[in-house]
Amino acid sequence: MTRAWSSRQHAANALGALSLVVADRMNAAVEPIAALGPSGPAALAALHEFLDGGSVTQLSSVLGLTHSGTVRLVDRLGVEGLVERVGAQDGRAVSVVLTRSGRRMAMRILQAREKSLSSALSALTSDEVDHLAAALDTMLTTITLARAEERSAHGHDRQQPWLCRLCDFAACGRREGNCPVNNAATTSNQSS
Amino acid sequence: MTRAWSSRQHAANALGALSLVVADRMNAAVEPIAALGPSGPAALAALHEFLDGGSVTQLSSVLGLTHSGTVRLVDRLGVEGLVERVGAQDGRAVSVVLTRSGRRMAMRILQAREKSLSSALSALTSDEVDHLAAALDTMLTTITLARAEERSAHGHDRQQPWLCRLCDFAACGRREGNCPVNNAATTSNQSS
DNA sequence: TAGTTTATATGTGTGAGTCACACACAGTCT
DNA sequence: AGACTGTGTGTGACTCACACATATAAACTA
Repeated sequence: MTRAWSSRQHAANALGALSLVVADRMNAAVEPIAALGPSGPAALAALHEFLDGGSVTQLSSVLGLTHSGTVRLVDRLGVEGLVERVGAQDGRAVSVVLTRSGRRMAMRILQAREKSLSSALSALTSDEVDHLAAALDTMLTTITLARAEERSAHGHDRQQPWLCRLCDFAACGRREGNCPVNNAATTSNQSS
Repeated sequence: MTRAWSSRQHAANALGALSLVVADRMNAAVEPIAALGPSGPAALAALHEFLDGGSVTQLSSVLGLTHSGTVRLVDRLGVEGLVERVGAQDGRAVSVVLTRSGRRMAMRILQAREKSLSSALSALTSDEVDHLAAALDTMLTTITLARAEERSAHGHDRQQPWLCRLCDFAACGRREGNCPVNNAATTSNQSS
């Protein structure tokens, strides 16, 4: 009993350590590709994956930034020639659209992310990877549900950044219904 | 073959997503405890766990900050009454020491971290947790070795923040030799 | 005693945010 | 049609946690 508890504790601690390093390394791999701020890569990835032509507001809620912060970010991206603002059907809205080089950079970002991630898995056998993937999916489901609960409980005062920022939708298998986050979110409530 | 590849890719993507959320949630759980900056909690945890009475320089290398940045951080912590500067034997050095309330806050931080982490594991069975822990340890070993290599290759120009910041040494089992990071670091080279 | 190294501290600047506000357009209600 | 409210974007002023360059002080070296 006490044995099981301490083993869970060790797992929790290792999970914390690993998450921190992996996230650090991901950001470190991804940030210097462009000299944008911390949320720059996430913005490009989001636009590339599913938000191309989206509004500034949509982008802000994906990134967990203020609206004005997102405006500044889009300004920076625009100066670098990575995105363009084009008028939307809605007269007040603005469509943020990736340029050619913006899209190329987004792909480079996803590629760098994938490289940094798969290097962490390199020492695992196929079986171990499969077990790990199952556990990761379970945890992602747990967390997605917990977030949905927090959001409805705590009111919307606390703005949560998007869970899947930087995700590669092809790899996650969203189309095929293999994305645990998407599944948990849709069965429980709405989009994450 | 292509099957195995795509499964590895899915695992990598899920690992990225999970790491990001877990790290986010950890920081979110830990930051509001004190109104310190991003590196405040890590500083307190490090001091509490193994660096009490350490110098500003040591702290700076643990946190991956500049020296001056660390000086300002210690200033902030001092104003809040969480740490004190006392003179060391070495006349130019300064010993950064936790106060009573600083130590209490460090413990609250570790506690909040543990809570946020173990909630992610809640849906896993004991067996799954054990398998997961093994995989996590393997990955931590891989990454630790990779970091050591990068460091010796790339020169010391790139300052790496400490891998185990926010770790709970009791939970990780460093004393008993169960900490993969410590083991990998010591067998390969030096401290992480 | 002078010169170098190591450690801390300070002045100045910057980049990415926030907050408060202003403006533009859209849909609705008399 | 005109007024009212909600939604979306942009701007000015400010904050805050850093980095960079430099100053100062103590310790080692010769």
